[in-house]
Amino acid sequence: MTRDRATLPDESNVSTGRSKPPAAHAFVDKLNTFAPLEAADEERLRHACLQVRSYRKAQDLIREGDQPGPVFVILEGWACRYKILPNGNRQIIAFMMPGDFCDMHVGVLDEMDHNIETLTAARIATIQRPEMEALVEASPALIRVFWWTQLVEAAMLRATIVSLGRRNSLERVSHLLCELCFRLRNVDENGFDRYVMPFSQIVLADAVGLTPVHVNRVLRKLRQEGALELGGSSMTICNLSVLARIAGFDDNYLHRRLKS
Amino acid sequence: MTRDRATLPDESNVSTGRSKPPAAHAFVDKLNTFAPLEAADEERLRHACLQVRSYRKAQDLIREGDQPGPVFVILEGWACRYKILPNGNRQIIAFMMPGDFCDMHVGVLDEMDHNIETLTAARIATIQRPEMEALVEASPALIRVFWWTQLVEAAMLRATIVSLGRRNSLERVSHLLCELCFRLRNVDENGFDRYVMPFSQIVLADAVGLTPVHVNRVLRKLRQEGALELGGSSMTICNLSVLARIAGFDDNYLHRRLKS
DNA sequence: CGGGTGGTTGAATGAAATCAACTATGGTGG
DNA sequence: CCACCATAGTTGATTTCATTCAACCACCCG
Repeated sequence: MTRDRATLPDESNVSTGRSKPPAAHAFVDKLNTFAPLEAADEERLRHACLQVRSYRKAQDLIREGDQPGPVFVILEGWACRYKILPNGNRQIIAFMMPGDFCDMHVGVLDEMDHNIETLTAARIATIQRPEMEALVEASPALIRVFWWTQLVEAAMLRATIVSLGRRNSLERVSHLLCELCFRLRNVDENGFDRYVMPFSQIVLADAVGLTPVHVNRVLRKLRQEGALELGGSSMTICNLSVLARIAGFDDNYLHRRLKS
Repeated sequence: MTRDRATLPDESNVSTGRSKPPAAHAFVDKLNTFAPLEAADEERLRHACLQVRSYRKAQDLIREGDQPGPVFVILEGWACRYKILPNGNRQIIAFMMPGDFCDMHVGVLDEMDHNIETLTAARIATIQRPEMEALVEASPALIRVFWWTQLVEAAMLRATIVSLGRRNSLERVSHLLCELCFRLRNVDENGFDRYVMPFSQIVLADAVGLTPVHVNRVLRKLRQEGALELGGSSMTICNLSVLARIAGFDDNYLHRRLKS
């Protein structure tokens, strides 16, 4: 539960979900799934994401107290938002995967109130503030799309609150894994039967507010139910419907359709 | 923990925090605290909030599955967002008090993923979508202000996640009460020494993810510490610093200053 | 080969839930 | 006006779930 800040060598270069061609512009896929973008807007977006940086596993993107920086767009790999409590405990607040925009409008704030770090090796595009403003000025469709992104993010936070507040450990873990699987569908078109989660049980524990020991026991039970497989240092969901049943999962909050 | 949907007669017409003059436009106070608005914008805002409705206690404003409606601006009274789980448990996701805007941009979504209901009798202004768009078109300052509102709302959700995930019952209750007190400061200028919380222990329990019984015990302890007083059907925070110490409260996430 | 990290398991402990009374209060209807 | 009922708060006893503590394993990497 306590954690060290050292940036570890990236021993595992786990790729997301299932490997797909170059996957370089997952975010366009994602945005297209709910509101088709015109070619021009799509091009604008791609163009804005040309400045790419590679990160190792467990590297900070931004830390609490920092001035808000550019908008990040995850191209490959996973990251997470988290906070550390005075006693050293940490709580992971949200996961970010390919196709996710983050901190769309934090520019107006004085400083960050949480940290973001990579969970795997990652390639992440940065869009500077002025460029961002140019984007939204150029296209009302993009404004809508960005709003949608923000709103879904807020909805996921609310769902997390419900989980942490009122679900037991088994439901909690199941619900989180379900959400991650559903989100992978937005950007990963092949094979909806198996989803690999590129993080440790410790990370999972920090996300669901349990101890790693207990998460381990929960996972054992889920494995016995046939919901997932635990291979070495990663877990693979192989039966999403079992998971969904246990969690009582309803994907409405992911808002995969816009108002028609 | 299970709840009934009946709209009770509003026996208690508790007013917020401390009574203040007509309090009719708390939201302007609030927005002004962090980013002074020009007179013209202030007037635009006031004008947009002329359509006001009164609600009784425990009335729904909007329910899960509904089409997103207008933007709500709370003028008097409190409300909350919540979700009900299949087993009947409910989790309160956020509290809303005078000065709060809600659901700024939900217009783009297909349907609501949670409910909102009043916790006390309330007066609430509605701003229709077109009017909202006119507002942001008229003034860039208002856009900024609305973004700020959204960002702070998200930050509060994140803080809630941290609380539910990694704080024990005593810290959790204390942290929530702290947040509510600090938020009251934005809109309630007189007397920062006592804050009355206009909701039952049951409501508090649904917000912090505990049972009413246990919340009761926690409150007893807080009372013994001199942090609050339990009078009849409401509690009054009378020593915020004790509460803040117990919770390890840091108000940075409320972002009461904008980037200068 | 040794050390570090992550995973696994068992046993003891602890925090919060559950169950069950009982009180206080306010509202309602006779 | 009082009897009754519903809701909220309070307290104690018991149970359940998750934590803590303590090993131990497996693996990768230097």
